Amino acid sequence: MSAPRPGPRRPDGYDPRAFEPFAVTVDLAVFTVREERLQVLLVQRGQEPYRGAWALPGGFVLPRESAGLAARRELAEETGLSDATVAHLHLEQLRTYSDPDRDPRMRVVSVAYTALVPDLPEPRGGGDAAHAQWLPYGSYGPLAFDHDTILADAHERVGAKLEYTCLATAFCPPEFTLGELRQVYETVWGVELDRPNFRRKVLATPGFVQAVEGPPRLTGGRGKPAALYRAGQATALHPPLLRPEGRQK
Amino acid sequence: MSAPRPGPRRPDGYDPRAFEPFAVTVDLAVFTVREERLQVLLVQRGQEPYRGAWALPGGFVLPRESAGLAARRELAEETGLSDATVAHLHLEQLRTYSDPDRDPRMRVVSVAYTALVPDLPEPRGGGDAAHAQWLPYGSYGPLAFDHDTILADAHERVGAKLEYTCLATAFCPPEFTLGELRQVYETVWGVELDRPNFRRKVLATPGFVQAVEGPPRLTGGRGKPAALYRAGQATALHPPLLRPEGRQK
DNA sequence: CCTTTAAGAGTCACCCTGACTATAAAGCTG
DNA sequence: CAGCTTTATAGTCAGGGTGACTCTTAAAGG
Repeated sequence: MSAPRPGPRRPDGYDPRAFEPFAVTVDLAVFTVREERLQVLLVQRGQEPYRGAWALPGGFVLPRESAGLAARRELAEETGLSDATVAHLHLEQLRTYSDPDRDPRMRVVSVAYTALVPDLPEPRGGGDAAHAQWLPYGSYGPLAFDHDTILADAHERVGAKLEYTCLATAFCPPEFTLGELRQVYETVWGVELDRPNFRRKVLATPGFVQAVEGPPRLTGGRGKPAALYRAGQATALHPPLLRPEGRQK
Repeated sequence: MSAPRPGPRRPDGYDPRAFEPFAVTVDLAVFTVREERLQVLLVQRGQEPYRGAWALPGGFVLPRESAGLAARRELAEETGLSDATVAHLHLEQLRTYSDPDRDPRMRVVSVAYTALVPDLPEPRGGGDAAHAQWLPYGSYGPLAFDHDTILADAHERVGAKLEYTCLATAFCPPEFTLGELRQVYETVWGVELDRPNFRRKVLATPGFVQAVEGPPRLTGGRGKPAALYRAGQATALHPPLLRPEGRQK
């Protein structure tokens, strides 16, 4: 609990001689729902350590950047999407990982971010991370560094936030059906939800979704065509939509 | 969204020449409930910038420390409590603040932590922060740096976590009455709760509190003596104890 | 001794929810 | 084309949790 101190201590805690330089990076846990599965954006490492292993996309925070800006910049680079598109994606700070040994080469403190994106076209790898790609959550070996921990934390956070926020719409395209929205919950939580009850709950929450005018067409698949909705302006979900515990999907 | 890059970019994002050194600190938002008010532990700055202003306690992360360890060490130093006592306090990472201009002297990235402590004896200021003291939340001028933002974020987080976790017991001494526990909710949320309903809810949640054997004595004040309880082993609160919106306290 | 204060027991109605049934409208299959 | 499957949507019903409220008990204070 008491470590050696490199310099004289000042009451305000900012002795310029006391600080040790750290590298600061961002790591991205980018989720989407594709083909009825929760998928994660990963890059394959080209060099040691962890050569060949999958890792979260990320990179250094630049001198005049906040971590949030760095995260959005990296997201644009790794997905190959335009800055304008990326600007509208949901990006949220997860937490910071600072174990002294988390990177064997040097002292790196990493601020992790979680991004939720709709089913986008295949990532293009904008020049720099040509091998970034979607993998189903959990369908890979151990990730590099502490990225398994980060990804598990991110998954838990996303699952929890679905309960008490309207975040699920961030996984959906601009216009979506209630079936697609329900699919998000079922995929992230790994459970099956009762269709009528889910519908009743979502429509009873003011501002969660808003109906789109026009014919209730669409749905490439079979079944009765569903009405289209847009995301509402609400962010919180009162009362929450609690995750059922029992039945696995 | 695209900033100049200091060196050649490598696919794995770890070009050793690319990183810029940052100072990494921790800031502590330490809350307690004293005298029916929510109070925060603050230190008065002794030098520029923000000389004389109140600031959150904190300090540098040392070379072989994680941010969490640094936070707990600083908490022990600022409160003057023993390491053993501090080891049991609730300490939780809030988020990281990394605006390039948040400290006018140098590039400092700060990992903020929230601590919840029971009504402890007056902080002693263990040598180093002799002027750390409790102030009622909001009863001070603008804090130094971005600490107003950090503190507001921390307050919001604590209020939200009371809803769906058993965290309120962290504000209480080892043995407490349901009235004291209710006081925590009322103080943090700034609302008044119905006594019987609160009692029913808490006792109906398995593992939230556990009754202490013995006579139902105690309570220095007037009124019928209350039974004592200890914190249970549960951490989550299902279903949540939702914060009422209407009536102010 | 009466008032005040707070703990604790209990009631009641409403709302949300889970479970379930039924109908409509599409695609698929033979 | 007929029937089956699939999905959307409407509706019912019972149980649990909660808000609002009343009442009793047990202390302290004037």
